[in-house]
Amino acid sequence: MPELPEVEVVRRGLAEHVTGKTITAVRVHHPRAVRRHEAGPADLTARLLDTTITGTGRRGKYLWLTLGDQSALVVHLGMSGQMLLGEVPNANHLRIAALLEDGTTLSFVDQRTFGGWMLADLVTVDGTDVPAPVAHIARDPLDPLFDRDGVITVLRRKHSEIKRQLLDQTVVSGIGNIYADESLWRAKINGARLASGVSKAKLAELLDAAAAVMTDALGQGGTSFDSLYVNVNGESGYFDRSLDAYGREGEPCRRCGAIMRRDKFMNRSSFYCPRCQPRPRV
DNA sequence: AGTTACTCCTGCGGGC
DNA sequence: TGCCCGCAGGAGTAAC
Repeated sequence: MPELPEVEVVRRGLAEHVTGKTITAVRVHHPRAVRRHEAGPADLTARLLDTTITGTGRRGKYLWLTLGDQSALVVHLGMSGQMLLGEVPNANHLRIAALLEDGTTLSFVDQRTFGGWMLADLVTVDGTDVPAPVAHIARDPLDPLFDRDGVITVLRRKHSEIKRQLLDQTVVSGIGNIYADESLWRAKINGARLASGVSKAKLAELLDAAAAVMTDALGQGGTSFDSLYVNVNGESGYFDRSLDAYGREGEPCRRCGAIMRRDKFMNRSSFYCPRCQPRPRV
């Protein structure tokens, strides 16, 4: 599941390999992959043709290629999206292919089709240029301009569970289910607690933990990475071994030894230590 | 207005 | 063996 570290790994790969190159052909193999491009597949391919990629950007889990005319190709990997250069190992999940001037192919592969491409204009939000569809997304914890105290103020007003807020990309971006559980474990907070009931100091700890765990994951290349190949479904992801909470149901807590538990929450799994992260009284 | 539930999608694994 | 169900989950949208 690509969250901030995995998306950043992809962005860096793209920055290195496609910046400065011109797109010479585009083919949309599956219309769903461009469903968020309002003007449709034909418009997207026509507008990408003969444009030059001038740079890359990312906020949270959104990434984009700037095209030099105040527009950008916005990419969201969704659950299983991959941006691949060169050979595509599983062509039946190929959704979009773009040919670059040097003969290489940039492919968007996406098994579950939650991700996609769209073209959008850049807009200035809070002093930073982002594509219009990303304007509502909050800064992520690795953004140099991330306002931790500002987020804490927002969280203190939320009458909603803290994990739900961690996953709300308009509050703080880049965090998905895995890194939410990891952050909560590091800060010793149960995700079912009300955000408004968590002290400012604890919220600061939590946001610092989120930044730290995602930095750690990024240092290990995300979950699994080889050049531009990101294996989103890979079992043996590099960072998997470093996970302290996610997927560890029934195993001993690495901090106190208590048996880790799993609860259903927001229709997804939450892994936590019942001793370090006691559930709130109902 | 703030918060929550629903929906999209595919492949895999468990149970019968 | 084969079928069905549940699960994985990011994020927009509908509904409370």
